Order: sequence, then structure tokens, then C-alpha cells
Amino acid sequence: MEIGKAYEPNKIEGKWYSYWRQNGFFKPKIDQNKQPYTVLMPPPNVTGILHIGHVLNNTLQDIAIRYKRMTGVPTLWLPGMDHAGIATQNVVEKELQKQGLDRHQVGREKLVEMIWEWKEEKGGAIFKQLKQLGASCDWSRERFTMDEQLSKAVVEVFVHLYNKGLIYKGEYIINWCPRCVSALSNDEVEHSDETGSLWHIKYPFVEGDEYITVATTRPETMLGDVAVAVNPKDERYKNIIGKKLRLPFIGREIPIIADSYVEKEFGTGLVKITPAHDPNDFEMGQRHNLQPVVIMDEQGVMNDNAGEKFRGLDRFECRKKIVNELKEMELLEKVEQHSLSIGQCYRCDSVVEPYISEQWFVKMKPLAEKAIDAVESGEIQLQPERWIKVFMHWMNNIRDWCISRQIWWGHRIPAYYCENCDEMVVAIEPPKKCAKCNGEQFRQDEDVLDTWFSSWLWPFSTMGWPEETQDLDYFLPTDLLVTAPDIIYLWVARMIMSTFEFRDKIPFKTVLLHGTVRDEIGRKMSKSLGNSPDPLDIIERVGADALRFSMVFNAPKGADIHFSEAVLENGRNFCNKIWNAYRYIMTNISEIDGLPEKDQIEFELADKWIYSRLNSVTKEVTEYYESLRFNDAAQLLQDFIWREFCSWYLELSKERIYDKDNLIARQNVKFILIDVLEKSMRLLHPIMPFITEEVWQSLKQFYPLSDEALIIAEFPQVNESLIDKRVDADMEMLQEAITTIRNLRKQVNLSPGKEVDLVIRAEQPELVDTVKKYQNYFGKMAKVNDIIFITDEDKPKQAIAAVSGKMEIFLLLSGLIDVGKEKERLEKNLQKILVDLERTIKKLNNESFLANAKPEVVEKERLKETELSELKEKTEALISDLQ
RNA sequence: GGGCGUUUAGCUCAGUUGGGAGAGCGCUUGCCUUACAAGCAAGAUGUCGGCGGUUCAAGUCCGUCAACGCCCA
Repeated sequence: MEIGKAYEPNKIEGKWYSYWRQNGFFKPKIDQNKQPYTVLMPPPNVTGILHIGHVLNNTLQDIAIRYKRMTGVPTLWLPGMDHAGIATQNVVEKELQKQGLDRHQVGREKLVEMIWEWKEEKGGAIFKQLKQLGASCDWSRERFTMDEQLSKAVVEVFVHLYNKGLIYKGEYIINWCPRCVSALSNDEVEHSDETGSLWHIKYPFVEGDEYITVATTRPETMLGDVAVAVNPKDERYKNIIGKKLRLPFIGREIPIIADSYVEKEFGTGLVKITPAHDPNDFEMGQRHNLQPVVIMDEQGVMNDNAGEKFRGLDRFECRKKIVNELKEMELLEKVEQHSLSIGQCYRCDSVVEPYISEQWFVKMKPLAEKAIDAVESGEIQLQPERWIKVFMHWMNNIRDWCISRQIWWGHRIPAYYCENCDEMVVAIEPPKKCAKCNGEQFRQDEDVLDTWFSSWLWPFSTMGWPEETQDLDYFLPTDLLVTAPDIIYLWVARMIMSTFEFRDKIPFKTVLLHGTVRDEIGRKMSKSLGNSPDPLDIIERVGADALRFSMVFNAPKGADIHFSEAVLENGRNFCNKIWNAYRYIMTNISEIDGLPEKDQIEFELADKWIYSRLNSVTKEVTEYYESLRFNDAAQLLQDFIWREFCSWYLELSKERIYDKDNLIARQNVKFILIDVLEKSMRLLHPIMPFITEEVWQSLKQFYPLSDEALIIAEFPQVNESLIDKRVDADMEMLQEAITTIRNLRKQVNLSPGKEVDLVIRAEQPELVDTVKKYQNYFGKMAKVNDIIFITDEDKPKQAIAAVSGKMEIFLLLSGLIDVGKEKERLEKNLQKILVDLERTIKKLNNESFLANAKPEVVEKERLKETELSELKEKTEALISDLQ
């Protein structure tokens, strides 16, 4: 049979993905007697394409799902995407722009139609890419937040919460993008630190010639000032509280009020209050019953309230003009440099304007309670646990949620206004008749809902709610949510609240919060830096398995990941290693007829050892998968397969494999090689699905495997009886001796193929027996021709030597030995031994240690002392022999 | 300003109840050894950020300082 020398992933990956899908392996086998395992995919943006962060996120989910699937649990990984209101509308608007059109020219209905068309044609590209990554989601259940049924859920929820008094319409200060002409949620605002100015402006008292000075970073907002505030504890201003000022330009009389929010140290300690254009001022305005004055329109252009002089000016032009005018009027005391954080629209980079407007809100406090309890009690686990604090902090200070957006793509708010009397009705269906005036004409609210208002329903809307479906009953609560911590508030917390409200359940049991993928110098991946590698390009080059492995290998739970080409090579090389081990096994076993009878199999030390190790590894890996420590699983499996299986077992197997005269031995080792490789593939499958399936399926030709495919094969169970510490110790003893011999060979630059003779001096008969029995291992692994065993006398003359455990190993050489070099090397070894020995003796002489330490720890130290003493004596003897 | 986190080998990072410091990459040396040069073999490398404390014993627990990062205001 022909197997390529290098692993070529693109030859096999597509094949197995189609095979899995066609056989329905991604669909859960619903069994009412079994508890299912469910993972909700955080819905990617419909406009999104796969970036490296998605790779991490989805690989983690896929590993969890594939592992559970192999344990025989009905598993569901539910995929879907969200409609990403502003982002998606923007994509289409930009296309319009190229044709010189804007959305108002096209009209609402037509625009929405165009967006749907775009969605059908180009949306959801990411799903095709996730398939290339190997994501084993149940695509037959794919959902979209704007699907008919999910939209029904949104309306249902809105009406329910409205009727319950938890949704209200109100004036509020919000983030507003004057360019997008829309409200922005907090997460849609990006902050950057910039250097601005702090203008000190004089405000005259109504009475007298005196004035006070306020400091502001935004002088144009003074036109909307309704008060000036001081800290009540500020001695400087105690006597002016309650006095009136006359606002320059406008002439409005405004009071000086006291509020502890004001920082005495900031600026002059006097703060102008503009409730309509600053969030803090808004709150202060509410505390003091101040009527806000809005001074600009939705596009950021100054309105009538700004006064004759400034009306019609853009906000930034207005700022310039105000500053100039103030200078002329000698009301500008000074200007200081000041660094401040500026909010910008994440879409268009426009400076965000805090703006008072009429919006829809959800009252969050009443919903928060159960969510807090669920996390506090551990019913919902956040991992790593430190995120619990972050979660609690937000939940305990939760604010109402502004859910209206002034765009057209999304779920339109189900509020209807009577054209005749303006009466508002919130209902699932548009009303027929106005209850107040019997009018029959209604117009629907223009706004749509925040995209999160549909994704917070994800745990149950995807399962058919508001219908009572079997899925809801069977799969909810789900088991695992894997997501980035930056959406704990926006999404995770809200899902918990909604699921309690509408299902009276938790949405998921465990939330795994993973880190950010960064580049090799620690920067976030970003479009503008161009430092983000294209995952598809990587898959094309090295395959999905290598990408997945590299990602996970380097991704400890919850920590950020530095991703680089070097990291990727590790995954690629590992694939190649597996491939070549497989190639070696396949090409050789195909020449060996038959398998041994089960009870005929004879195990030698290496065989027992590899089984002992396999089972230890199985035990550990199972724990790692269960506790979502996938990086540990990846590391352990790489070490086992590469170092133990390939470097030792496979090498040792060659003697028997190539022994054409001994069919029994060949059959034995054939069986063990296949068996261990086959089980290793099972262990590794969740992380590297493609190559493991390929290898495993091929092995079926030579080995009876009852499962149809690896993806649904049983995850290996530990056989404790095969874990044998004695076997491990014997094998380790031989490995150490072999390494020692190799080291000695290196010392004298012996060519790798050159055979040597050894003298081993050892006293323990058991030890000598074991070495004699497996002398062939030395032959194979260290090119040792003959070994002479001695007990005490007879130190060989022409030899270099080293101590390995309880043995002294002499490598016989015919040439001259460099005594000085040899001595130096041995002295160096001795030094290390002496340091260790000293530390151990010190401990054992410490009575407190003997009194307080656990007995097994003391015992360990005693053993260590014996061993080190022996080592020391033997090494010293070798040195003195050199004289 | 408030909160959270990080600091371990040249680089990126593991280190789960405190009990002999690890991995990958890189580096040095020698090898085209009939699975693999994307490889094999042998090796070098650490005041575990500083200081102080608890303990018989601290990378691990506590305090404090410093640097860096993230989130919120």
C-alpha cells in the first residue's frame, strides 16, 4: 500500500467531513434515558468571516463536543448566527453609497429587502469556514436571529416584559452617533485616550460684577447649561451655593447647586451642568430636578436652543466659534492641556455624542436577582472562577438596558400608535381598532431592537420557543458555553436573566471564558495592524488539525494566547510525526499474516510498559477533557505519542517486526502496535479529528474494530490492572541506562552506527537479570554489541564510565582516553550529586522536619539520601580510578 | 479614580490541596540510522519581579512595593 512520506492534510480533510455529515454523526441520537450534552455556539455575526479568535473559540467547543460524543452521550452543538443590526445595514449602505444613493432615497422596505438579498448571497460565509475547521455542529438545526420563529420569540418577549412593566419608553441620555443617526450601546463605543483642552470660562453672577470660573472640556455644551455645581464640602464655595449665574450668550439664569459627585480637585472645583449632553450631568440633573436643554439635533447640528448665533453650526464648528467669542468677550480665563478619553462610534469613528432622547428600556434590576443567586450558589459555573467577581460587580450595579436602535435592519419594535389620537398599543399583532378613539389607522414604531435583544434569548429561542418543543424539554439547560470574557455583560449575563424569566431555568451549567488571541509580540489581532493571519490560509498550508492542535496546545484555560508561525509548526510537525508512525506500522504489518490468538499473546517488558503508560495517559487525559483543560490533554498526548510510543516503543518494535523467521513474535508486536495506535487515535480525536479518523479507518483493514467511525467510537476506558509501577520502573531503569550509554558515546564522538562493548558493574542480582534479559534493547537503542557483567573487581582499563542508577557502565574503547576531559566530566556530575545530597541530609538532620512533615515525605527523603550516597560513592570511585 | 489580572529558561507560556523547577520554539554538538531532516540522538540555560511574613518546608499561602496589561467610571 502507498502512503505518502509527508502528511498532506488537504487530501483527507474534506473527505472525512463529508463522510461525517452524510452519516448524520453530528446530530444527537436522542435517548430519553440519557442526559444529553449540549453546547450553544455563540452566534457569529452574519457579516463575519473566520478570524483566528473564532478558531480558538470553536476549536474549544468542538473538542468538548467530540469528547462527549465518544463517551456515548447524546450531544448537540447548536450553531447559528445573529443579524448584527448596524454592521449588516452598514455593509449594504456602503454598496448603495458607491452608487451615489443613501438609504432614505431607497426607502425602508426596499433597503430591508436588499439586506435580505445580501444575507442570502453572501451572509454566513463563516459557516463554510467552520466546516473546514472540522466543527461538528448539528447543521440541521442552524438558526438565525431573524428567522421567523426566532423573531416571534423576540416579539413575545417584548410584549411580555412590557405588560409586566419591565419595558418602558423614556427619556434618557445615551451614546449617540450623529453620523449613523442612531443610538449606540456601550459596547459599540470605542474609547481612546487623546489630548484635548480644558477651557476655563467665566460665568458672571446675576447680581454684581463678580464671576466664577468653570472648567470644561466641551465648551459648546455651555449653551445647554442649566446649573453649576460644587462639592458641598468645598469650603471655597460654601457661601455661593444657591446664588444665580447668568449664562453667557443665552442669558439664562442658572443656579449654583451642591452635589457630592463634584470633585474638588478637578479644574476649579466648579462644574457646569449640561444634563442633555453629558451622562453624569444627566444624573445630577435628575437628582436636582433640572430641566435638560437639548442644543443640537440628531445630526450634531446646533438647534434653536443654541441661540441665534450658533444655530445651524456643526458641533465642532460651534466649539471654535464659542471659544473665539469667549476670548473676545474676555470670558476665557485660560486653556490647559488635558488628556481625556474620547468615545467613538465603532462603525464610523465619529465622536460619540451623549444625547438625550426617547428610547425603549428594559428594567434590569428585577431580572438580575435570580441570575446573581445562580452564579453565587455555583449552579452556574464561570471558569476561570475569577470572572465571577467581574460578573457580580456588573450585576450588582446593573443599569437599565437601552434596547431601541434607530436603524432599519432588525426586529421592529411591536409598538403601534393610533394615527388619530396617538394612543400607543404594544401587542404581538398590529391592533385593528384604537380602544380610545376607535381609530383604525396605526403606524408602527420606527425603531428596531438592539441585536442583543434577540441573542439574549438564544438558549431557548433556538430550541423552538415560544412553542413548547421536545428540544426545549430535552436540551435545556445546556451544559457548556464557550465565549470571550468581553461579552459577559452583553450576552452571558443577559441570557441567564432571560432564561430564568421565560423558562425559570438556568441556560447553561458551565461558562468557559477563554482569552484573546494575540500576535507574537502580544498585540491584539486587528484589521488595521494587519497582524491577523488568515485561518483558511493556514488550513490550506498545514491542515485544520495542525491549526487546532497548535491553538489548544498553547492555550491554557482562560489565558491569552500568543500565536505565531513557530507555534503552528509544532502542530504541523506533530501531524507529520503521527503520519509517519502510521506509515511505518501500516507498511510493515501488511506483510504479516493474521493476528495472534488473544490468549496467545506474550508480553515482554516494553509491551507491558507501553500498555501501562497508555492506561495512565488515558486516565489523565480523561480528567483533562472532563475539566476542560485541553492544553494539558494536548501536551500529554503529544508527549506520549511522540516520545514514549514513537521514540521508544516503535524503535524497540523493529527488532521483532523485521525478524522474518518468527511469525508469533511478529504477530504479537503487530497486534500491540495497532492496538496502541488505535487507542491513541481515540484519545486524540477530539483535538485532531481528521488525521485520527484517517489513521483509524485504515487500521480497520487489519484489525477488528466494531465501531463504524472514530468520531462515534468509544472513548478508551482505563484498565487499571494494566498500570504497573514495577514495569514502569524497570523500563525507566533501562531507558536511563541507554541514555547514559548514548551520552558516553557522544563524549568520544563515536559514530552512530559503530557498535561497542560494555562492562556493567552492578551488585543486585535482580537488576543484572533484567538487564541481561533485555540486553537486546541496548543493542537496538545504543548499538551495544556485548555486555560483560562484573560485581566488584576487574575495572576495565581502556574505558570511559558513568553511573546510571545502581549501575556503573563502562564503555570499552580501544583508543586512548583523554583522562583530563573524563575527570572534568565526572567531577561535574559529582558536584550536582553533592549539592542534592547535602540538601537532603540537611533536611533529615532537622528535627522539626522529621516531626512535622508527612511520613511519606520523610520516607522519600531517606530513600533519596540512600540513592544519592550510592551515586556519590560510585562516581567518586570512577574518578579515583582515572588517576 | 475603582476593580481585575499578569510578572517562572533567550522567546511564548505550563506548574490543581505547600514537599526534589517543566513544555514548545530557539541555542550548542553529532548524525541523510531501511516511519519521519516537518526527523534522530546527546547537551547547555532559571537570585520562579523586589522586599517582608507564616511554615520544619514557599514558584505555590499572607502583606507590601514595582512594572506591564485589561475592564469599568
